[in-house]
Amino acid sequence: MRLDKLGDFQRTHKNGELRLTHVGQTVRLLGWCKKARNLGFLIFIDLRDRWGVVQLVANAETASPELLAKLQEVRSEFVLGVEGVVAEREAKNPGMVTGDIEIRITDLKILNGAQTPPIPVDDSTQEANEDMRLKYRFLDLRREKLQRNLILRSEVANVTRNYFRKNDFIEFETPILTNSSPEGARDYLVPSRVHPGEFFALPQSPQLFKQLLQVSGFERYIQICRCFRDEDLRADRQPEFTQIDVEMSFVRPVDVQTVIEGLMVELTPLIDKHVTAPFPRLAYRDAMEWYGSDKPDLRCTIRIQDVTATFEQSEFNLFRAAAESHGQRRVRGLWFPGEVAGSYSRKQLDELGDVAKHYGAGGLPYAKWGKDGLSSSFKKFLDANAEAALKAALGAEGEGLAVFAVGTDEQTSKVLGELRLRLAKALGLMDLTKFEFLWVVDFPLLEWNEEDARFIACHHPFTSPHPEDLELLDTNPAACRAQAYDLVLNGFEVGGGSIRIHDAETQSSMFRAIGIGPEEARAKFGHLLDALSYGAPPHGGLALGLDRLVMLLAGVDNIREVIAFPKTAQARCLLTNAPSPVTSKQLRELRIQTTQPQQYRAGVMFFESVPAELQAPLSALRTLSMNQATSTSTMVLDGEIVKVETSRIPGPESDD
RNA sequence: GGGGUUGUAGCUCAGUCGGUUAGAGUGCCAGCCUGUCACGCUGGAAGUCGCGGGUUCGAGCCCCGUCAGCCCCGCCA
Repeated sequence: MRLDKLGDFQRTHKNGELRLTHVGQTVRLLGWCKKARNLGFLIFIDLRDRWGVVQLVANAETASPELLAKLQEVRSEFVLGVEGVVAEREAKNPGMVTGDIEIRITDLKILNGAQTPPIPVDDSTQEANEDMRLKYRFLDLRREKLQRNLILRSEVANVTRNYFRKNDFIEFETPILTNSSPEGARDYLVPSRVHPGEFFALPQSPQLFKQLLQVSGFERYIQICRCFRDEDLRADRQPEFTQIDVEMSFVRPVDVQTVIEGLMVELTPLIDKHVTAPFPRLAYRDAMEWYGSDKPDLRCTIRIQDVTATFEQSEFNLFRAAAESHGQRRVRGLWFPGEVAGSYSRKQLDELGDVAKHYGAGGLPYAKWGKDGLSSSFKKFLDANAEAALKAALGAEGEGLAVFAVGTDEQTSKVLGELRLRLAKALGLMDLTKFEFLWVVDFPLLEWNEEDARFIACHHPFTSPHPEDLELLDTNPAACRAQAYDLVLNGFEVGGGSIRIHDAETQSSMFRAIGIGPEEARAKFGHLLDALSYGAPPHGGLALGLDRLVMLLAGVDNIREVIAFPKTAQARCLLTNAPSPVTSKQLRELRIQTTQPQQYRAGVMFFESVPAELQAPLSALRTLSMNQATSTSTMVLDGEIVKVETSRIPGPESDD
């Protein structure tokens, strides 16, 4: 196939913008063949570009033989340049933005051909499996759905930059090659060639730098920055992700929150939603008590109820034991009203029980009020009085289903927090079109870590204690609240931040509380402690997860749908095959040895006569030292004397 | 680190109790077709049943191992 040159050919219009008003105009268009429909004497081509799709048409009776020959060659995803005249269609397509018109082709350039795509590029057919989509991401990204998501992402970034600029923020870039931090997630490390044995770490966030910029007096900082965490992935987590990172001087939590609320008010119109500020505030303790989660989905209004007291006199040992535990363990429950809930089948309840077990419960006690009255896994312990008391404690009326969990607050919150959402979704008790923002505030400052037998920072070690709880830091660390706040949207944590510690003394006592000694603190955070001692202003900030935010705005349930080139759940890029082995030369320069087992290839040569030296079978491998590519030895194999030649199998691109 | 699930034609999937030549839709190729837009009609090509081992007279199906995708728990200041 002969390709045409682009030459000076340029488009006069975008494909998606042509309308009846353009009829009669000669236009030049560029794009990809979305679909060619050859009806014999009539040929239609749907031409796609970034802005839309328009139909091209040619008639065999009027078109030149050269043009017809070219049109016969066009296949899906060919790159075309077209000259033609805009005409009103005989048969209009109301399902298409440009459906009133078509382009009568006068000239066609085939700028490039295309192999048959291995995955459908069309949104109308079922999409391919995700490994295929990731391997051929450049084709997958041609689909309207993904183009829409990524264009939305671009819009969100733009609105964000404009918003912060309008509010007098300064945009910074902070280092990608920085120091490993002892707290928090696992770091991605980068070896230093110049300093053998030493490593940079990729930033988990620009936390320290944005604080230092406050010490420098910039007062209002913004960065849309890439962050890296080497932890296992989820549908809403990638090893590298983007934060909208914000820091401000001389602020209270409400000041930071107000700025962020203003941004959300400007972002939601991008998807024709509107939210009003201020957003509700919910204390961490209440969030856990009512919703069993520190990121409650308020699209469901059902709350967890404490029904422990109802079982104080009960014959039901499991529940009564909790009632007698002086608050160590409690019985908590959820009430789902309605006929559908009240007629939940045994099978459905069994499935729910499996879910409860998955989240650490022993089983799922339930009470169901349906057409035939009460049915419950502990019915024999429920006389009429106990039943009435239970209904009152749950706030239950009419038909419906109640499920229970017993145990520590941590255990019951986990189970009921999950069941609340599952059942509400299954029973249609949630308005999924809503956007429910809220702030979860007053997080604990520290939490006890069993593994290390010490307290660790819930948020990060630079978070300021709540002013009312300052003295608790030394006396009762677990009870000390933090000036930390999370922005939650529809059950997702889309951002989190805090007021920071701004004096060296408080920062030192914080390090002390989490078991970082003075030497380690000096070694790891000396620059921060120094900075705090040179007139650091009170400051605080927040970071928003851009990927998650765009995911929710785009209405998709996976972060990969809003990232151009995402990684798999095993943190691998199927497009580039990263990560991959490097040459031994590269490793030598970095003074790095791997403990990965080396692979060897062994060849065997049979002798006709007995050689002088006989060695143990493994000597060939043993003598294969660092700098040798091959080694030979002799051995006895099935009574015969053989020569074994062993060679190390090099990694790809090895220069050894 | 653990659990669940998936892997069969380019793609999406079906494949019964272990039994003849592994099917469908779509895509692709060819021919026909003057108003299609998921074009239509006719015909055709197309398979390492993820990979390796085992059981069996016989394995897409059963067993063991392994690789990869997805989801979840742990983890993610």
